This record gives sequence, C-alpha cells and structure tokens, in this order.
Amino acid sequence: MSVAQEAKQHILQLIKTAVGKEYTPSMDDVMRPPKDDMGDIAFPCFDLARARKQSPQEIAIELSANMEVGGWIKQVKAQGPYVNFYYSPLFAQAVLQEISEKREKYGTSNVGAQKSIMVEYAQPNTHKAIHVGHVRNFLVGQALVQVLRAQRYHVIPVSYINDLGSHVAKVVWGIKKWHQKEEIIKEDRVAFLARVYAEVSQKIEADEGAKQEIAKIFQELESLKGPSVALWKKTRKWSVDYFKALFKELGLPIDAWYFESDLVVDTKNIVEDLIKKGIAIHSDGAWLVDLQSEKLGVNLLVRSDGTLLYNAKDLALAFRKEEEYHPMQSLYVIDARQSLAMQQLFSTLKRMGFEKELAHVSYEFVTTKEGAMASRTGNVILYEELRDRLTVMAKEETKKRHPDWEEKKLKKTARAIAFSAMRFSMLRQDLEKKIVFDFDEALAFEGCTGPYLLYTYARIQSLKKKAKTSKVSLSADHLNHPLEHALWMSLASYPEVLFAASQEHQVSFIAHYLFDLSQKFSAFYNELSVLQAPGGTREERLALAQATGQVLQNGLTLLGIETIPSM
RNA sequence: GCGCUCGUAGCUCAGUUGGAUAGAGCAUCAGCUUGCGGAGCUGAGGGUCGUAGGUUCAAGUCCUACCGAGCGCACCA
Repeated sequence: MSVAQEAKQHILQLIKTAVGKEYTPSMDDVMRPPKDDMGDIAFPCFDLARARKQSPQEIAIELSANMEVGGWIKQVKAQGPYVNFYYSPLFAQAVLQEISEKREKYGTSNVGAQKSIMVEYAQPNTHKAIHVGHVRNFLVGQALVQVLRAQRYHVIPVSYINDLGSHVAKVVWGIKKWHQKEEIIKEDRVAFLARVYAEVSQKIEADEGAKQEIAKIFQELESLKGPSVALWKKTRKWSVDYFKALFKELGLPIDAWYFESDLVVDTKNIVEDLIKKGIAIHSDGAWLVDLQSEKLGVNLLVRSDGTLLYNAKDLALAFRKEEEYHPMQSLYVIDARQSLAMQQLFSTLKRMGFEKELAHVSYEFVTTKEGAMASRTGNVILYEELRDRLTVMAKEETKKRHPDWEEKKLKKTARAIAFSAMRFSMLRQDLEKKIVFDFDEALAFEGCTGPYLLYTYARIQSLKKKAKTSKVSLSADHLNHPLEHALWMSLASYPEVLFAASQEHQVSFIAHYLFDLSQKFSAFYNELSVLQAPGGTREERLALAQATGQVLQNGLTLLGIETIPSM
C-alpha cells in the first residue's frame, strides 16, 4: 500500500471513531478539496446529515472537534459542510522516502499478481501502408501492456497479422494485371504494394469481371493452391518483414504472432462444428450465426462461394490463443468501428461454450481534417512521414541549442524528442474521442507535449548534477511553501493514478498526470531556488526535485517514452 | 430506420465516477533571465458546460426527449 493510501485509511479510521459505530466510511467517501488551501483530504457530511437529521455544517464542526490529530495529520478543520484534513511535513517525508526507496517501482502494486491477461493489438493488414491511425493502436496497446504489467498482471501481448483478406487478393490481382514485369527495389516494396492497393480499389469500382477474377484469386490463396500463391507468399513476406522492423523500432512488446492465413483449417473445422450443432444456419447461400435475439444482427461467417470471412477466423483465433496460453482474460485493442463485430464475436464464442472473460478496448480512429483515412483512396498520413518530419524538426531545434554537440548525440536526442512528441500526442487523448490529425499540432514541442515533459526531466537532471551531492534528505520540515506542498501532494497521488489507468484501460490518465506534475514542478522551480537555498531547505528541495524526476521517469517509461539527461 | 460514441473558452482537450467559486494547452495581449536550462514561468481577456425538462441537500457528471457531428448495421477487414 502506498503512503497516500495508508494516510487515507488512517483518516477513514479517524472519521469512523468520531462518528461512532453505526457508520463505516469507504475510500469513495473522501475526496480532494478543490483548492489546496482548503486542505488535503475532505470528508463531506451530507450523507450523515440526512441520517441524523442534522445540518451538515453542525456535523462537520462536531466531528472535527472530536478528532485527535498527530503524525501525518497536522490539522482538522470544519469548513462549511466539509471536514478538511491537512497533512503534516511527516507525511511529505514519508512520500519522499517511499519514492527514494522504491525508485522505478514507485507507483506499482501487485493487484494483478494472480491474473493473466492476453492483450491483442497491432493487427495491421499486409499489402497496405501503416498510417497514423495504426500508430494510435500500436502505442495505446503498448502503453496498456506496460501499465498492466506495472500492476503485476501476467500480460501476454499478441499481434494478429491480417495477411489473407480480400484486400490481399486485390493486390495480387493488380500486380499480375499491370505490374507483372516490374522490378521493385527493396526500399520501395511496401509503398509499391500500397500503391497497387489504392490503384485497384479505384479502378475496379464498377468492374464485375475484375471482381470475379479477384474472388477466384482469393479462393486460391485460402486453399494455398494455384498460380497466385507464389506471388502472395513473396509479397506477404515483404509486408511481414516490414512490420517486424517497424515493431522493433517502436519497441512494441509482442510475445506471440498470429497470422490469419494460418487459421484457415481451424476455422473450417469450427464452422463445420457450428453447422452440426445448429448454431450456424444457412441463409442466401452463406452461413451465419443469427444474433438478432440479442440485437446484434447476424454474424456472417462463410461467403456464398464457400470462402471464410474475418469474423469466422476470429473464432479460431480465440481458441488458438486459449489452447496456447489459456489466459484468464482477453483484451482486444481495436478501433471503435468494430464494436458490433466484437460483440458478435463474444456472443458467438459464448454460444460455443467459451467461458473466459473477453473485453473490447475500444478507441476512436484518427482522421484528417478532410475526413477518415482510407488506404483505399490513398488519403493517409503515413507513419514514416510523421516520424521523419518530427525527427528533422527535433534535430534542428536541438542543434540551435547545442551547436557543439557531436552528430551521434544530436541524433539520439532528436530521436527521443521526436518519439516523445508522437507518443504523447497519441496517448493523451481519451480513447473514446477521435483524434483529428493536424501536422501543426503534432509538430508542437511546447505546452502539453512530450518534449515539455522531457524538458522538465532534463532540468531536474541538470539540477542534480550541479548540486554535487548524492546525499538525500530524510526530512521534509521546510517544504511548507504552497508550491512545494502542491508538488509533494502530486507525487503522493501517482500510485492511485496508475491504478485507475490500469483498471479503466485509460493510459491517458498517466499522460495528464505527468503533464500536471511537470507544471507543478516548473512553477516550484521558477519561484524557489534549490541550490541557493539555506542548508536544510536546500537538501529537502533537492530531494523533492529528485523524487519528481523519478516519478516522471516512471510514468514516461510506462508510456513508452524514453527520457534523456539533457536536450 | 435501428444501434453505439461524442458535444465544455476562438481552436485542441481535462474535469478524480453526484460535491465547495467549471480548469489546462494553443492562439491574442501584458510582464519575467547580471539567479538551478526561456522547449520555461507569472498575469489578463475569453463559458447560458448543444437545447429543454426531470431526479436531489447538491448536476458538466445521472434519467427522458429533442438538436448537431461521427461511426456501425449480410457476403470488407
């Protein structure tokens, strides 16, 4: 239990004692007052007022008079209908001590120690380009995995590669039709496939003959027999190799890879079984599971030409995962547009007797100002373009500040800054809100951005270096200034933020917290001198700064953002 | 038509699960460096929280209806 939680428990005990036996307050009954000068923890007396038929103001006065303060609690005060508690320097000291002892472990807990969770994310389609929409999925998935691991959940992150959809058949057809003899250089392979995909999508709009040819290729690919298979294998490998390199570049944790093309046999067996059991029914030549009684429409599994649909293969995937890892819970980090398909999947699995806990971690997609991105039309902002523009800009800015730095250091720093900007902009938004991508915003390094957080961290490192002492203060008696108080209160709350993020699958909580913490540190740093402060104060402020640096690093690491000592 | 999501300052977003006077960033304007890193800090202006009802001691938050935007709803993934 963190110091902050312990303190809250203590306060709950005080309240319980003062109120009497008929009442046991819970963690939810106490809150943060809206302003710092109102205290650190507040207890509203409205519920008691109703039970006792007494005014909440009177109760607040009565309760606060009946409480013994001491230790971490400096003062208890009735303010209107609230009882407000003020923490003492001993509490601040305990927080700083906890951080300096636990270091990179500060904020973690072991609530997940007995639970295994599989997290499926990073599900790109081969033969298509990776755009900033995919990037949101990758980075959210990565951060979620790391946040869950910080609560000691046993997490199995997996990637599912869609290498067999009708989009693949389109590309294979397009190459055979128009690009059979072209030599594609290695660097251009992935872009070439994306170009062909857009080209085919546009040209065959009303071409029934072409659609039939593509359907035939699809059948060949699914059965792995026929003249198109070799070309599919070759181009598929181009994409998969590219994904592996890209995931490595982003440092995505992935313990298992699944491929759609690898699930065909399993899927056919499952569908057969569903038909036998009467769960799947025949309709207009296709096979489907009727979920209308659950208001989920129909789950279409097999086309009238006998080929399999994505939803069917997802069933096989679920069983494959279960066989190989038997996780207690499975999370699917997938675009909100697939909410219905997800519900259909879960419902169908349930009818098949699949009993594990399943949940869709839904996030809204990324659009441009012109509207949704679609590989079909080529209206996309590619990952590489974003990365390269950010990197160039970060390098220019860094060079301006450090003309003496050598190329290697410059590059490493610029990369960290660029990636921090990209990651933070993708992670700071609530998952249920779409991101309207705008290059001007994405390239901003000021305000609520990744580079601002790195900058705060770098300043703290510089401070530590200049202090020329590794001695850490064990007291906090002088940290009474409102700016210092706000800072250590914020440090104390980090474990709770982390916990909430892990339970609600909202990594944005951490992003907002870190920004707020940075602002509080900057305000403190700007107003109060650390190195020039008198003896005891100097040591304590250094400890406060060091603790801030530690928490910043912990949080940034969970978000996948690498800190740098200077920038 | 049915379903899901969203609507908070000019723009982009928070708002700790119903609590005290609704907060940040960007943009605009005015300041701060012979003091630890100005990618920073301080201040100002800017709000009928989409609209109308309801629930209650208390509503940006919950309920209902409506308005607006986005997405989904049988052979795409």
